[in-house]
Amino acid sequence: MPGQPRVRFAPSPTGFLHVGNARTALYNWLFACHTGGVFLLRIEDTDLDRSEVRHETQLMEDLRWLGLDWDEGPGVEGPHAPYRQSERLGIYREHTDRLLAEDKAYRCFCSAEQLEAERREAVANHQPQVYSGRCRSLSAAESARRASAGKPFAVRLRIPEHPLRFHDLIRGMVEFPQETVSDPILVRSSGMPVYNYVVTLDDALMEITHVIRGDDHISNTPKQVAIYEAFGWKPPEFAHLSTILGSDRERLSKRHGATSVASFREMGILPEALVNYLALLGWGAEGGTREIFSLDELVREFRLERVTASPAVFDWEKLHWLNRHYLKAADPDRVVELAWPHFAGLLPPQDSAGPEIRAWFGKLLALFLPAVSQLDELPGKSGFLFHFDPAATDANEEKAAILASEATAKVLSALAARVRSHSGQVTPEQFKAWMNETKAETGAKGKDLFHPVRIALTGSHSGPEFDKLIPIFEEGSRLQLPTHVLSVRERIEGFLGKQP
RNA sequence: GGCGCCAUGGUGUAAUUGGUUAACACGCCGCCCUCUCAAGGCGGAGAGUUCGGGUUCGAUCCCCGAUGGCGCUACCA
Repeated sequence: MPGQPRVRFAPSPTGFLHVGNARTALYNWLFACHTGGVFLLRIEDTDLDRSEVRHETQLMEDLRWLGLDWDEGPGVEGPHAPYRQSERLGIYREHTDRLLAEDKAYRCFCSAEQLEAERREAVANHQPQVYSGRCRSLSAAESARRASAGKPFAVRLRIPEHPLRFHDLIRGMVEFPQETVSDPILVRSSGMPVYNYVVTLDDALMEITHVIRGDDHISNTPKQVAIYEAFGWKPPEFAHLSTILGSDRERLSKRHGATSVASFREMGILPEALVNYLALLGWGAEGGTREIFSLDELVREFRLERVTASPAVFDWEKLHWLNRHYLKAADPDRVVELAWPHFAGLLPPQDSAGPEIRAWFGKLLALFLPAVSQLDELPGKSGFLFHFDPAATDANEEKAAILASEATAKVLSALAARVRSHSGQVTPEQFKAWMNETKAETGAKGKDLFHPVRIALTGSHSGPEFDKLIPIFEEGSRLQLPTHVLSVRERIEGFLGKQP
């Protein structure tokens, strides 16, 4: 199909997939889907020392988790394979030879020390740091002679004698004065081609029509445009995405906490929440009054032209808000599935758990889900079901005060008498009746009635309604769980028993 | 030092692309619900669009400059 847009996401497998890169991948993917184009994944592993296979695997897993599938790339292949730069070295070499033969590039024999000295001088003179061009005019014969004599050389591109400009879909025309960009090195003296060179080659060879990437590449773009020119190729459209910042307005990094997609998943952030959030971070739908978007809706609404040029501060609060939204909207069975691993040691392994346990856990989740922003907060919120130390309540001043009040002793003993005289499971209705009787008998009501009971049962004076809690205590106590859940009776007994 | 990018409430984005009481969401505050927490419902505060010039009858929007933030400035990616 002629004129079909082709975009790529080209990460280096040197670490975990960062949210910034995830957003870049998302925007590429959305653009491709919206325009009916092709989304391609390419692995930039020319840095052999830092690239690791496990990172590559992780990266692809993260992309799939987000729902971003690629049309061409590792595992899919396609007409432009291979999609790993380390497997394309021969291709790069051929192209370098061509450039050298056509005198679009030349050998540079300058030493690192020479270059460094020039750089220092330029800074001292308030001049742009550009290569002096010492080897630029070496004759072909001289160049060949030195090379065959075994002198190490790098290959440099001959930058054209005019300002370099490119079009950016987000920023418009960007132009760099000619004197500020110098002949870039294409191939190191080690023979290894440089990143900026291979990216360009690959983008051109893979017929990428729109390069959508981070704005840290803006300054590299003129050099890349020059490479296109040298080969006589038409440069693609560019779209440079702004940086994601931390709350201190510095580039978002590990310093700001979790930033990798994998860690978000581990914390219990839903992929749809992350995708939605990332989409909103630097893009706004027309009108700007909608916040909730499914992946399909994003595909429909997404326009590169509407992407913001200014950097955006990453906001956990909003991500959490979206996550809570999607957690509530999610299919309960799926939430059970996802939340289960967070209860290791409290629940049996998921695959060996019977339907009663699953059902019970489902009730637990229905109760506690509204109280959390991410799944990994669940065990903390519901911890009192599994571990309850009545003695610890005395340590808290506020709770101790409630417990010390006169009404408390009366309320608790009235309730305990009823609990003790009852056999079998306690229903919420039964419990409610007891509470009413206790109220009538002791005269305590409202907080004076509920707080002591709540503390005796849960260890805290705040928490979910008793109606919902009682069945979880009672049913839980009958299940075979790695950590026993105390029944209402066991709780009351245990609580009263702690006092001598 | 050089070059580039950016600039709307605390945060993310809107504003029929020069004419609005500058909108929406997160967060915050208050009220309702309630034994409490969370959720939910309702309401409120918070920017005159970084600053200074210009163009114009009229600038958030166009131009210039300043300031600030960020990025690049490698034989890193």
